[in-house]
Amino acid sequence: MKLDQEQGLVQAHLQKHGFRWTNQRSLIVRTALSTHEHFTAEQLLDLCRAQDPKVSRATVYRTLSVLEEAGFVEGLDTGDGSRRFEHVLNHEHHDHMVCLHCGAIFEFRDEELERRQEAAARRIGFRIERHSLRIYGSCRACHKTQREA
Amino acid sequence: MKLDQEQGLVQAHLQKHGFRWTNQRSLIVRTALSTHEHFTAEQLLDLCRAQDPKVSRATVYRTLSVLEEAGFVEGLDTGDGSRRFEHVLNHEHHDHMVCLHCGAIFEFRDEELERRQEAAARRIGFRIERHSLRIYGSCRACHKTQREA
DNA sequence: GTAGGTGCAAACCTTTTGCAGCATG
DNA sequence: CATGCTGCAAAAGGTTTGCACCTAC
Repeated sequence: MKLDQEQGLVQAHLQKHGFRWTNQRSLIVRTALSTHEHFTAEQLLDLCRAQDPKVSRATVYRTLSVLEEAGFVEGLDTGDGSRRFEHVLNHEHHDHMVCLHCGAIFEFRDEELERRQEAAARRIGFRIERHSLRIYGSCRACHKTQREA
Repeated sequence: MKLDQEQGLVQAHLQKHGFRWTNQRSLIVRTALSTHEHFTAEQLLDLCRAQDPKVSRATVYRTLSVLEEAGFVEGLDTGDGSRRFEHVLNHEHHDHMVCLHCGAIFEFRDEELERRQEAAARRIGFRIERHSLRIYGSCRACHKTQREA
């Protein structure tokens, strides 16, 4: 799926739900969609400001929260104080391993994990809206380095 | 295991690792150990201040981070801005479901989930230090209420 | 025309830190 | 008696909000 198409999808969804499609939102959405990294709000702001220096921090936060609510973007707590985001358009759900030494984030997916979570929720009558599995530790590169040091 | 015993364990560990055992730490540890809820730093501070009004916020934070490092306490991000803690003495590891409507936290445990996480990490040479699985959604009581409303 | 969105700056909230004095080992 | 700990208050860092102005629909 191309960027324009993806952006069109977001625009259509927002407009259908009574949100306006402003230049700022267009810029922020386009920027978020073309970033295949896990970005912080501040990083997204910087990227947007490279295009248009007068985008405000508040607008980036407000737009992120609209996008998150609409399900186009997911936030993940990395435990370092600030949240990171990733867009989930054209991305299947996955979980994360966070290296505590170099900050690298690895994605993985396991169907059985997903199924067992659903089963556990069903057992207590809990309805899942989303979930977040993060594994913390050290990546191969980092413990290799430690061993050499 | 009784509270005194548990506290003794913490004291022994900290002293062995060069930390001092002060009145404040004793109070904070005892309070944290006797709280079987998921508490925030602020709540723990309040509980401690009920015993001794001059305990400082900084000391609570500093002690929590010592306890976390030592593995007596685990922090979990609830996504609401502040971390929650729970002591893990005499508690086996478990994961959490967080109700987004009433804030209730449900604990569950699934051996197979643990095993598959380890397997996924092993595949990419990642060494796990800890992990956090949180499932967000609505608990049975909350969606029952919604349906009635 | 009128909701809703934006920019700015200030407010907020949680957590961390600098520092002078204090208490533990 | 040295080092680590505490309390205080201020700072830091991320996020939210009040308000006057602006703009998409």
